[in-house]
Amino acid sequence: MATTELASWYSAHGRHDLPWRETRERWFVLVSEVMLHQTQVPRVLAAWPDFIGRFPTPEAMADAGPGAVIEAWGRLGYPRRARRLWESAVRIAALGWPDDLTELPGVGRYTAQAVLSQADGQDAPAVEVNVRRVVERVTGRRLADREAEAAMVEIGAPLIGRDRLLALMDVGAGPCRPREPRCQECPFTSRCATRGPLELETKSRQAPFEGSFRQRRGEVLARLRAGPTPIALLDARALRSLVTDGLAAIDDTTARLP
DNA sequence: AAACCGGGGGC
DNA sequence: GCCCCAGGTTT
Repeated sequence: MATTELASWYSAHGRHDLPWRETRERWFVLVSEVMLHQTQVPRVLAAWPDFIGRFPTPEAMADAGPGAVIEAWGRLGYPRRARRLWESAVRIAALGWPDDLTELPGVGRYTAQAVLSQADGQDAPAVEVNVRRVVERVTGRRLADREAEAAMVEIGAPLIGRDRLLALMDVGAGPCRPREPRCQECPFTSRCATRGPLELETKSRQAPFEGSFRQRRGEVLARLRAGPTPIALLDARALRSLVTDGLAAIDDTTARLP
């Protein structure tokens, strides 16, 4: 089996222009990984340099406070990520990095493995949506989490660790894209079980945004980013939800970032 | 297992 | 209009 096809494909077609791929510092990798959760690469590319420039270390972010981080997060979406990132920074600044990175808020199995493989040179398989799509199409069936990790190791060989993750990720974002894959350009085409999407491949669907509670939450947060606001002007339930998430603070009759 | 988060880009 | 995005947490 020509297993070196992935390596040569990655060398020629991988994304070698992403700034967070140039570092092996845990903090830089963690910030980029969190920012990339459910957020497309072009949007992170536009926001990451300024953000990491402002918070170049966990200490810098911890000292800045949650409101400054939420404000700097801007309109990237899922602002709970910003709050949890600040909480992680506080913990790292005070106690150092935990042995188990999933102890950090907002860090699950994928992110922990992604940081270890990219920053620490460990051979930890990290499966996100792109990798999962590739290995499920190549093997021809849906895979449980640990199965997908094992498949990632087999299919990615002889690449390991960081290169394996980035190469498979780029295959998933390129030729093995969700819709209308370009199998002729894929390094796995000769050994792929499906050469196309699996049946019922995408399973998650989100509720309509217009008129939703999410929309109201977003509007309240946008207002608070502009400055302290009288509570009476804000959607009460949305504001309460933001306070619960640590994204807003209330004193007397005014709401503001925490 | 499914819902939730919340903003945008591609087609 | 629908689908998707380098997920994690909560129910």
